[in-house]
Amino acid sequence: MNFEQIEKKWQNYWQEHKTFEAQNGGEKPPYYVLVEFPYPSGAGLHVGHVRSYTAQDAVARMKRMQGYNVLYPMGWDAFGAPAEEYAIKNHIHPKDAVKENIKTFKGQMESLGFSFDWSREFSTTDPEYYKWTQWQFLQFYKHGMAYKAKIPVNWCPKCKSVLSNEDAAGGVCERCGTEVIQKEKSQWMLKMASYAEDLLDGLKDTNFAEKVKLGQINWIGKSKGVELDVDIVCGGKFSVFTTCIETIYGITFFVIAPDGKLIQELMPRVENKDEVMAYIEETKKKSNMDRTELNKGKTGCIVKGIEAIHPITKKHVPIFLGDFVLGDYGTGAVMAVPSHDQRDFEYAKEHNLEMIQVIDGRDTTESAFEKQDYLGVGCKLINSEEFTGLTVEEAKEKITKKLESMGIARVVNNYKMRDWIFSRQRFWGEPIPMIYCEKCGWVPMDEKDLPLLLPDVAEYEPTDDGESPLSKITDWVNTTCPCCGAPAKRETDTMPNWAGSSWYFLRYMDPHNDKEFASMDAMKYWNRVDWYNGGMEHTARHLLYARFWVQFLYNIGLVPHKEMIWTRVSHGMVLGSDNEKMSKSKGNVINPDDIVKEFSADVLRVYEMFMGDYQSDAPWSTDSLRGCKRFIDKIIRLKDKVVEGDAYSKDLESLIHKTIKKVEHDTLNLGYNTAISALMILANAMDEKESITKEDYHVLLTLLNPFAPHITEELNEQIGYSPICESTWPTYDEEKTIDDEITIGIQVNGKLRGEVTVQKDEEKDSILEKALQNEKVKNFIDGKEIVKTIVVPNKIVNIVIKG
RNA sequence: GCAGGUGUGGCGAAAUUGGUAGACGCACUAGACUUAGGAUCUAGCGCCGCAAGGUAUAUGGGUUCAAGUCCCUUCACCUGCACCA
Repeated sequence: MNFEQIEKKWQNYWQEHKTFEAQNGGEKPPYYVLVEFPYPSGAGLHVGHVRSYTAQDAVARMKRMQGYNVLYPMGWDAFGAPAEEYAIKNHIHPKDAVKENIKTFKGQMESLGFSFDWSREFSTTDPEYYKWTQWQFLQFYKHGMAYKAKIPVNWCPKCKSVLSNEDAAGGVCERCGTEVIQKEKSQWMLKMASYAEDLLDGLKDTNFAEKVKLGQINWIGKSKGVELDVDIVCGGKFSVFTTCIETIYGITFFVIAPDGKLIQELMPRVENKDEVMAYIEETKKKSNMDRTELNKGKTGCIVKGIEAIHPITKKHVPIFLGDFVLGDYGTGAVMAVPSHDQRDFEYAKEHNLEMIQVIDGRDTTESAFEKQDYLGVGCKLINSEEFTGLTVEEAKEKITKKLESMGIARVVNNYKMRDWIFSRQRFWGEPIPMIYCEKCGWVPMDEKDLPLLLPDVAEYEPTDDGESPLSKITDWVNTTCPCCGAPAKRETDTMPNWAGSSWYFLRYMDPHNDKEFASMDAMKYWNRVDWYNGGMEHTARHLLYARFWVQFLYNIGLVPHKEMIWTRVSHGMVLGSDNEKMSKSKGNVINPDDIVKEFSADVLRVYEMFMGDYQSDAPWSTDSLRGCKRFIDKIIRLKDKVVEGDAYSKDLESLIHKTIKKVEHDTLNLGYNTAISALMILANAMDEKESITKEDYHVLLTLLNPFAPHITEELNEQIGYSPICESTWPTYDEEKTIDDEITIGIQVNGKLRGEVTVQKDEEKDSILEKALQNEKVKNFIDGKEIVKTIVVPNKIVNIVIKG
């Protein structure tokens, strides 16, 4: 067999017959299968891509055969830093690099026979596409959802580059090892935090996997609590957020964030300025993770000259700086109750501070007695004046009421999710279509002037001050104000990579529309994405950004549903054979091209589906791959056993019906590995026979076709059938999937001692009688007293004996 | 730190509602065929044991006639954490 030739032949057939092109409309019900579009890096297609594309391809191919109008599109998420860095290094335009990479990726995908509708292909870097990304940004702006704010960023003074937290891990630049500093920059923000409640609520209208929903919920991070005002001795006040107001009498100090606004406001009154300033500087070097890690000790310093007044007892309480309090979460200040919060406890130990236990239940000299331990178990308050003796739950409510009536506290929901920082100081992104005019301030571009194209230059040396490389291209920057016509300057920041990927699934529904990003008719026809697959690493952020983007479009009437994605599933990674993430440096990378060349596309596809649980990581094994090659070889050899016959062989009929049922069910429930194993079992059964009918063989090929589309089409053609891709999926008869005789186990005292063959749904008494006559069982029960018998028809017999 | 996930043979893994643990595949062992074998076929294959049998799903406990599955405990590993995509 010449696999390469067969693969080309059928790939050409599909292309010529436009087999996989979806039409907007028609009789068939629509079904939209989506897989995350890749970032076309220089490394080419990864075997991890092959795993998810094959899985979704199997679903798409099966659904087509089942009579659906299937949309299975593919495109390119091609803006971003790697392409830009590559371009700088090689003095070429990133668009040329991207073009090359897309060509490679597309060729690789075609060689694997994915049933993508290539007529809908686009890249986020196409001006026809990013025109609409820019247009949508303008809608955010016009609806008050975009604003500018000063935000600290990681800055490497040597590379003169803004770094991600990842690239700045450990406080040093990943590339050059220079110490990273925090630098304030004015950035565009999208008001995503204001959608927190809607994004939680919208999950009800989705069918996301439970763990995906949890990921979203945790990222949003809602917590209900109380915001409490605290007066400062000699004037002024600040607020703290707490979820444990019941511990208010246990406050012995307050901690405020070194990176927050509050300390800056208080600074003029601080007596130990040098110490405080030094601590703030020190904090700037640490990441949030370093700061909040529990076992690293609690650093900090006292703020001298300023004391707080306890809101109820009116006692004077000291104020400290501590880097475990974050400036951008809650109010940037916390009330410290060392007896009932472990972080406060450690801080108090470190700085020799007082502790007051206010909830009874256990000793607090060694560690804090925290809410997860005292809530819901009836613990009562102590040392809390009029609230002493109340349960924690009662106290929570009554203390809140009292503080509210005093006018110094409010019940609030707090969210971890912050507004979306939408600016990047990069060249290779969608330019933000805003213009700054000395007179008019920030003015949006006229929509009819979109797209705002990136300039066609080949040098983007980094700037000295962290501004976007675009800022140096003066021809491009200088423009006129759309409002007053005076000279003005363009925004030089670009959008994050997440922008283009937040709405691409809508564009596939209507990819060539030059009047709208997608017509309402097209979106109503496809309804929503039925099944979206991507990596686990995207289930929190990308999905949240995309849902926020869509909800906004819905609220301004531009999409038909608030949630445009119905089911979301996530796949595990394909690891190297050493069980490590594949990487060049580890030398464990498998190139799909090599596998296709040596083993064929179908073998690679089948192997990646068979390798393990789809949702878990799985290490690569070339040995296992060979096993799948043997399976395909066996399928080919089976053709020699084929004889005329347009019905299933009698002795295979039941197994065939069972297999149809299982493959269908498993393919729609992420059980690709067990679907393949069911097909192996069927092939083995056929292999044991002298001959099989054409119909036997045809159904095997059809069931395997979604996974191994080339070889199955070829063999199917050789026995004289018309192409599988144009035929219908076989149906099964439920009756025929049920066996008349079943072998069940017999247990004595819960241990398996024998087995017995019984009729389907046989009477309990009759089953028991047979079981008691079983020779092996007799050995165990003879002379013993039978205390109890349990017979579960079609399942098991258990005989309980004594003595 | 916070959040999520995982733990079953030598390996990848199966196991509707609790109901014969290890399907299917890999590796391995023995044999057949063969000029040859990363080909094919036959048999074996969790561990201990000649066998009868015992024992086994990370750890320890619990519920049950019956637990990989339900409840509690301890441990180990993996992933994400907002400018990588």
